[in-house]
Amino acid sequence: MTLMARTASYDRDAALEAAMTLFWTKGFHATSLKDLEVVLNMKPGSIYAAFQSKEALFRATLDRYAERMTGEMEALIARSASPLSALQRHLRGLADLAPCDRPSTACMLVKSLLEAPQDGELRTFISDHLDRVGQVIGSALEAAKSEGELPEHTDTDRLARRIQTYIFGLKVQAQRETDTARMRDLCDDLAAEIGRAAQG
Amino acid sequence: MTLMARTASYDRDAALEAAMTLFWTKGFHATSLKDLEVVLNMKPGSIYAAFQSKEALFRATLDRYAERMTGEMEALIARSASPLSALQRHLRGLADLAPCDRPSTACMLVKSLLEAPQDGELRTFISDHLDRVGQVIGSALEAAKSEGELPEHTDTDRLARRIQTYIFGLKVQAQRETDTARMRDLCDDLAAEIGRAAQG
DNA sequence: AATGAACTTGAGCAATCACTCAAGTATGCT
DNA sequence: AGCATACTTGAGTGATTGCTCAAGTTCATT
Repeated sequence: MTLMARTASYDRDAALEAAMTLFWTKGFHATSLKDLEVVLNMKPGSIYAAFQSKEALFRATLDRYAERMTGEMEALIARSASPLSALQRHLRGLADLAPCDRPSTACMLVKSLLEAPQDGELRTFISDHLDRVGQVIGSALEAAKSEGELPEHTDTDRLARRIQTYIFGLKVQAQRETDTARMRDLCDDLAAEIGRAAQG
Repeated sequence: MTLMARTASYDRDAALEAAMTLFWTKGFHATSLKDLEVVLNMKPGSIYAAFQSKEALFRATLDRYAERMTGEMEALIARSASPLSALQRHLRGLADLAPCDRPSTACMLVKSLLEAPQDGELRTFISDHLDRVGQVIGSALEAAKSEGELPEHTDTDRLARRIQTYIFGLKVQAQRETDTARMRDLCDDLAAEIGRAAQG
């Protein structure tokens, strides 16, 4: 029987959210512990007691980000009558990535992937998360196939990889494209590609 | 009349190349001056005499990278009979990005764009370089149009943006995709998209 | 040779980095 | 109330950061 003593004063969920926002905007290397102390409103000792290290905290925020991303995507698919049109809507939605409500229009996972050392363990950690996102897309395509939206011979894994590649590219473009009309056209073009895959 | 004295002992071109390789692989923040001292074989004083600061050196390597990238692309287009198929070949070539001869399969400009502060001047510096690459693609498409490879009504700027988005996405995928066959399929798929644009 | 401009050197600057730990404080349990 | 336990605190760790500069070295010119 453990003896509970002083209760933690910080809100773990809020802290992770704040850390995620910071890492997402500034990147891992450019984020200092001083920065984290401010947004977490915690002293270094507490930070290291709660999360084991800067990198461990970073990974926790990546977990959070990935879970949210897949969650939103799954919700969008579940909400929609057609899995295929849900994916198209997701692509078109990338045109509306407001720079205000989100910390960055870039994908935190992609950003982190490119920043992480090429051969490090962190790299595979991030890549695994991206795989999981890809699997969400893949299972949506499987559902689309069984609903007759896609031809029976469709290679859903391959198509999923293509769609994820579109998302990667679009989110990079969103980082620099200021013209919203052009961004919308671009998203529409790539969304249309998915529709074309439905034909054959 | 200036009086030349001691001649510089370092090879500026080789130094820039080495710095580019380092920045490209590790990224700006993860590259320390100690790292640069080693690969440039220069002491801090010389580095700061030759290049004004770490960031100035970084920018110089970005110039070098961008010039090389556009140069290679223009050469590929010039070498080819058809501008459109040159672009397709470029996309398919992304499947063969060997991790050995190049420092990174990722695009240094994209990597740097995502690492740079959102509102900083460096960001626009990098984005301008990416614009220039986009213009190379755009003028290739213009050439394709005047040669009858593309319909007269084709919006070449828009198509150029789409192709560049493909390149962005593919180079991110190349960072994590180990299966060469799947990577090849992916590149083929996106190259085929360009061909489809030629129809209508 | 002697001169002086151009370049190299490397010790060392203040600042910051990620991180630690002993001391202090608050809380649940008896 | 009093103890034990967990959590918070923040000054301080050594290492490293980007960068400077006075002293030394090399070379074209005289």
